[in-house]
Amino acid sequence: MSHVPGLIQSIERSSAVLRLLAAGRLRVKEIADALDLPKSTAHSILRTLEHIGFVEQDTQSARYRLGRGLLELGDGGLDLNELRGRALNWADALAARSGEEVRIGALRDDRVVVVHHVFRPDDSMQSLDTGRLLPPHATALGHVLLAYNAPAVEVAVRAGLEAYTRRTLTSPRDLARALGETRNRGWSLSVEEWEAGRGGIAAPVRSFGGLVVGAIGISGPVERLCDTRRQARPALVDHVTATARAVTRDLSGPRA
Amino acid sequence: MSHVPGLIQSIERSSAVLRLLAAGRLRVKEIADALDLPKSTAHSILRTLEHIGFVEQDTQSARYRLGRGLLELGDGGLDLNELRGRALNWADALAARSGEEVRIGALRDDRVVVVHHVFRPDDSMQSLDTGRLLPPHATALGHVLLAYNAPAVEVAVRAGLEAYTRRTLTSPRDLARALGETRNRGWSLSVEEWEAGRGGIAAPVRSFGGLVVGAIGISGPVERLCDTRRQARPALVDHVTATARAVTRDLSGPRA
DNA sequence: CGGCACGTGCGACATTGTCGCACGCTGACC
DNA sequence: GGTCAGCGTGCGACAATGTCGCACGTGCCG
Repeated sequence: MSHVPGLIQSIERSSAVLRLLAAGRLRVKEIADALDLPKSTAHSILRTLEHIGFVEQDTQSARYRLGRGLLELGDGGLDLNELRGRALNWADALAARSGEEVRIGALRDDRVVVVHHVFRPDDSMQSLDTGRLLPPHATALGHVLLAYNAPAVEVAVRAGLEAYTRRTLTSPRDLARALGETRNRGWSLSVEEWEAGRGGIAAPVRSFGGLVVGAIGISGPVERLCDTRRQARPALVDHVTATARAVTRDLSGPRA
Repeated sequence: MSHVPGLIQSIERSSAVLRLLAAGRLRVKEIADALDLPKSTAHSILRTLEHIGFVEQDTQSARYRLGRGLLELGDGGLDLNELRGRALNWADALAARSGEEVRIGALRDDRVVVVHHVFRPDDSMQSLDTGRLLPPHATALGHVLLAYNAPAVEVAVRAGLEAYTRRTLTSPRDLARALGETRNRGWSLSVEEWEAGRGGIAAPVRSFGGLVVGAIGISGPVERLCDTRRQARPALVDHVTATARAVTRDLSGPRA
């Protein structure tokens, strides 16, 4: 079939599927016939579109229809409950392995909202942070979330980069450089930007297609997170990034 | 990156792009960074999404935003003016080569609307059909449009398959079989289903991803369209299908 | 006026999507 | 109630396809 080179065939086809489904509920065969595709190919496209929530399948008639994900494009996107649900188990394991407290965060408006919090194993003198709002520019979680979300950076900068300690990044340029490093490494390190003597290590949690929807990280005294040269301890970084990948896999896996 | 096998990567990625753009206008670089993709890949996805109308590019800032095509999923889709515009030149050439009158049609509600009409070269005693509504189940144009649009078939059947001649297909089963043949061949032949002594040959005009958006065909006396065994003359079929492919290519090409 | 960073395009490679085939299953017709 | 046709689904091999590195031209900022 005539196909314009330089354009991605499967995306064109999926848009055709969506336009077809806009007209009404259809069976796999009908879609395949309408687009002159083998059943397998049409089914593969439908499976993918279903996975990302753009189409849904009627459990009774086996017909496909447009999904809620299309409408949510105007809204927020993934809801936070799902993120928390998927991350629960992994967060406990991370706390056990790293020996530090664990937080899971997501971006809401211009703040980092803590959707889950696990205490440090051997220390019960901590306050539950779940639901609390943190400043994106001064925390490891925030750095990760900002690094993969350009509009949020603008908002944060316009809101003013408030200084909490001497090391808080208050200049837009410093912040941009830190976010660039974060992207390059795939994880963030924040040292005494929020509270003196404390720091954090965090990594991104991704959804379909690599979209960053949250962050997971540990926090604790600088001397436990870093070596004498203020570099993050590799073992801890590995634990954090491995956990983030695990949650990502979980999130991209079986649909709720 | 962790990627679930059996699902189509590029579609997942494009949905991530759309979700990102839902948050605000973004530059290519920002999207690439957010999804950890090379600029080229992000640009390729964006180019495709722009082509199908799901995203648009701000001519000034070069930023990308969500396009109107997403909203039009609820509407009709391609508007008929564009179809007519693209088909104009080709229709004249088809009339010249085939020596018959040419019609271009599209489906509106449960009827075939004639969006363009070219008279037969050597015969001026004809009425202009542009804008007229034809029955889908009794015309070559209609057969093509129904063959690739299952919901429309249901509607047509429910509306009742009115008989215009002795050969009109009035049984849902006969109609379904005729549509199946049409799909297999890629073109339709209608003989005396609408007017005695006359018939038509038509082929589908497709848009992005193979979606059928219209049909183009010729009509005339049966003895000129068919041989003695009432089979369509191959030369005429070639002219019609070649023209349909040309319009398809034109439609998938430069965006208005 | 120089330098940087961005959007864009091309080409080669290797990954990826496509397609043919087969399995169970449901529903219809006899 | 039995049989058969048609559907949705899944797997595997192949080749077409999407991806990625690189380079060009351009506009903005310094």
